Amino acid sequence: MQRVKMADIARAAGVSTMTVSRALRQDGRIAPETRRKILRVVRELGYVPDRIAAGFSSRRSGFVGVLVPSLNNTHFAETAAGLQNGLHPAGLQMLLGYTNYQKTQAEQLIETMLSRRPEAMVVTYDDHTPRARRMLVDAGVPVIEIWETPPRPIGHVVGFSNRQAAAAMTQHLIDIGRTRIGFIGEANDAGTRGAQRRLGFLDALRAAKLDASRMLATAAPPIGMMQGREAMMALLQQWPDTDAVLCVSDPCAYGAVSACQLAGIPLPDRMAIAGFGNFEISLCSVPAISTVTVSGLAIGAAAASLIQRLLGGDLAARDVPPQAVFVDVGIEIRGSTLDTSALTDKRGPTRARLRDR
Amino acid sequence: MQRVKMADIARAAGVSTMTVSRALRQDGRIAPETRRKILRVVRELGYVPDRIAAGFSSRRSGFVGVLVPSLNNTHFAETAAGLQNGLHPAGLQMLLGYTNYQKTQAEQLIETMLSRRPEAMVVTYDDHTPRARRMLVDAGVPVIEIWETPPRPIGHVVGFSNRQAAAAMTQHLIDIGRTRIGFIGEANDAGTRGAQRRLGFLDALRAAKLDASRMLATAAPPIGMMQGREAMMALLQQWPDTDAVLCVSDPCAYGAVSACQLAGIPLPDRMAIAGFGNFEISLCSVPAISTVTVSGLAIGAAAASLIQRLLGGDLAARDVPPQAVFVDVGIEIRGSTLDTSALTDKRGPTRARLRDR
DNA sequence: CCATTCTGTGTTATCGGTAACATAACGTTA
DNA sequence: TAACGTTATGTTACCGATAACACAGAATGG
Repeated sequence: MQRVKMADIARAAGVSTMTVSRALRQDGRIAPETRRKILRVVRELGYVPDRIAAGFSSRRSGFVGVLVPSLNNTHFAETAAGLQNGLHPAGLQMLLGYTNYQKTQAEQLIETMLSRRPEAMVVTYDDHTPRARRMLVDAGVPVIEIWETPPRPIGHVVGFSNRQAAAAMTQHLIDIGRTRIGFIGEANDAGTRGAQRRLGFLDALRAAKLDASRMLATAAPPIGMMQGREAMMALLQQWPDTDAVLCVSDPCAYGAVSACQLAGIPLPDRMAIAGFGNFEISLCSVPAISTVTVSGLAIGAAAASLIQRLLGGDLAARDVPPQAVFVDVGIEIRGSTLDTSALTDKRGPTRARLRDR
Repeated sequence: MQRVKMADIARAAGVSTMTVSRALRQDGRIAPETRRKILRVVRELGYVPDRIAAGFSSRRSGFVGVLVPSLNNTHFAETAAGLQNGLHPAGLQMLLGYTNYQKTQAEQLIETMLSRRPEAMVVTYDDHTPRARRMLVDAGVPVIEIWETPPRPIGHVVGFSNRQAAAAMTQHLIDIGRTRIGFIGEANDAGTRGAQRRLGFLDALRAAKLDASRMLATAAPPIGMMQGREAMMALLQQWPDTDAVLCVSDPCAYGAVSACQLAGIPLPDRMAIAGFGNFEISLCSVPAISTVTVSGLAIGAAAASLIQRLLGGDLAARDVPPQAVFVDVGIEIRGSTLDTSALTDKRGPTRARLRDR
């Protein structure tokens, strides 16, 4: 049983394949009646055009390669969703791969993806291997790095400064009167977003001339809730007088909250805890956890719209200078970091906007 | 600047393109020395084979289409991870799409994917539209439904019975002496996994001749923590004497736990809460939440290995009778449903295995 | 009323690989 | 040593669509 192909449609409709091709792409000029006839035959025979052959012929694969560290993470899942939403209507399909936070796997995936001749590549910022970087550059297609603003971008950028955002959140902890502030982060975080957040934390502490020694690295990324809990316990043991902690992510922060709950340490009175990423858990935790809000959906959508702009203009597009799109980041203050120093009123959650750059 | 193609390699190495093709695929017999020479040229010129052209020619796209309802869900993220892990080494690439729990979107995505001529399709069980179903059948490639055992399978199946698993968990609630048991589920759940879990809940209650009226439907899937919290509050208002609740998923269950926390209802003494899925939060919650454990990774891996088997045997494979692979499901008992009726010892978490079918 | 543009459609070549078959050089066996 | 199999490589013909060009007939304009 052979699959229906365009030639079959052409024969059945009494036209040439070229006419069928045009009818299906609302491309050139086609007599409305001819198109109707062709579309009817297409429906009757259940014809699905072969995009592989089409791409091969037109030298436009219709693919966009997307690389994320993990799928099991709201941030990247939302980013992928935003990308799919933006790309699908434009006839582009996402080729999604996850690296599991491993550079060698990223390198392999980049090669696999490039062998599909994508029209653009979207990669989550990370220190790529030299070979990976070279492949991306040599691919001759737009490359978009997301989720950070790299010091040495490969091409375009859609992101924000994790460092600045973490510094702003740390400043908030300082503002509510905390002075013995710790940080729970990831081990081996060189070149990652987590490292940028750690640096932002240190920036703020140093600017305030506070002690910056309460740093705890748990495991290699990604770290989860249980790592956050264990780290918090270790931190409490080593520095029992700690009065605030910034965590590299919300799940980690929730783990820290649960550690306090188990240890009978009241939040936010004796301990303030802040996270990063506005995951669902930070809102539903009791108390709710203050967090840095970034929209993965927005990043994905911005990347998708940038891609459309880059691929849209038939020519010249190749030499658009690298764009940098900055997405909004916010500091969401919740119950876990309420100001109890004044001991006046328990204000509800307030919201501060941090404009990036 | 033209991209390097196989003919360039052939010319540079002084052989024919066919020889290059063979050398790159460790296909037929090639003199070791010739291969070495070719591979060297490939490296020097940074050649990346065009899989689109290759697939076009060999009529093997190397794609496997995968459809999940959502990426932002541990279950499906892990499934995708398991699939990628299993497929990548076999030279297959996953084309991932998410439907956002919408049948029309699923239908569109199926068409998009089929236009890439995948060698197999993996779809998360859901009542598909008739057209979607027909397209899948007509595609002439293996179709694998995952995450349930459908009443009327399209082709192969890798899953388990959500209904039986939910019934087993409900039985556990009965076993610890609860009699006024509620269920928090999703609205408009026709044909979904959530509905199967609801039915399993009812099965167990009816078998035990218990009242089965405490049913609450919140919103359309997917429902999250906050919906769980609100539903729990509503349930407490409507049936204040409820002593146990089964939730359609862990995030929802955590929301219910948080509601109790806010309302000052002690767990598990006055209220037992159980979830589904073994999400991270169920382990880290205080108290930890009893849950049904299913490994998305295992389902993805099983599907990948089934695909390899189906595509491996050069011929005959087309007519393998539909396979049904059942994955293990477990009931993990944790602090949220400890048996307090005996009031003897506080046992640590125990683990019961539920063999499916 | 003829030259010119515009419409709608067809023809041909091709995209970059691979399947299938062909072939040359060599070793092996009767 | 002739016949034959083996091994390494080359030749040819596609896979299913589209780009680029060709072209007939209708519409338009001076």
